[in-house]
Amino acid sequence: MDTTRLDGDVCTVHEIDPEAVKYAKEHALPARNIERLSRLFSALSDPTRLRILHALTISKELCVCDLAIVVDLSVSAVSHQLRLLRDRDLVRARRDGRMVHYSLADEHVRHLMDTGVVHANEG
Amino acid sequence: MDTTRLDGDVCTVHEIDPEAVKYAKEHALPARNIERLSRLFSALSDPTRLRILHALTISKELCVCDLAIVVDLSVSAVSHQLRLLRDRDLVRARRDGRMVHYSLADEHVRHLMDTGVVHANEG
DNA sequence: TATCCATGTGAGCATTCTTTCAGATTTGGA
DNA sequence: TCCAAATCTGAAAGAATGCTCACATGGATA
Repeated sequence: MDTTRLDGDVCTVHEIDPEAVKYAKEHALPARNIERLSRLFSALSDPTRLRILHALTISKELCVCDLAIVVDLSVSAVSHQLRLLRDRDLVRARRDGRMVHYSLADEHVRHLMDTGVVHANEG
Repeated sequence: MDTTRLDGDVCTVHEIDPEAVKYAKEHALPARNIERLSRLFSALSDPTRLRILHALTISKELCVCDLAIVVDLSVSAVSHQLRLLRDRDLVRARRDGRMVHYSLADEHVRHLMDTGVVHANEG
């Protein structure tokens, strides 16, 4: 694994603070963790999905149709987003007849949103 | 503000659970909060930015050039991302001569990342 | 079986994002 | 002043994203 880039847009000679660079490189998160983190935060980065998740934090369970009404979007749009949230393990689906009820997968999601809210409302 | 959509892709008749829908709508987060949350998580949703932020959690301060080496991308790419992180108040810049040292804006960022890591590594 | 209804899915379009490239800006020093 | 170094910036290409539309699927009921 090479550490220096070949093209000309990088520090011309070498690092400014080799110690810090070395330390940061050695303690960097593994690619897989970065990937997981990225996918998690990506799932939380869309207004529609945030509204869906928030609705599920206050109403324990909601079907696709009701969620569509709450967020005021087409059922199809909501279904697409729910699939993404399901794939990322943020929500869980419970089938009941021809309806599917969605709920938060676990308390981590709620905690993440709460933490985010705290940060976002301090600027 | 009307609550029912006019096109044909929504629940044909009316809500399945009107109580839950009403409750979720009344307690929905204001648009401004959703917007802020979305922008915050968006900032955390990109692998490059996550690696930059993580580097800053372990090395208190790093200049653009060193950050570029750590994440193995062009200085320009890193500079673009740093601008975004600065605009979103996730990092802070300190000028020192012709160099600019970046650091985390506050402890919230670290906490958010930690929370994310915990969640992401439990699947 | 036939039909309806809630949900799931694929294609397509418009928009946004991330990076590269080329060049501008700012600072320090000869 | 003049140049080099570190950073910033705008434009543009390629990828990714979110929605709509049309249709498929699966379960309930007649």
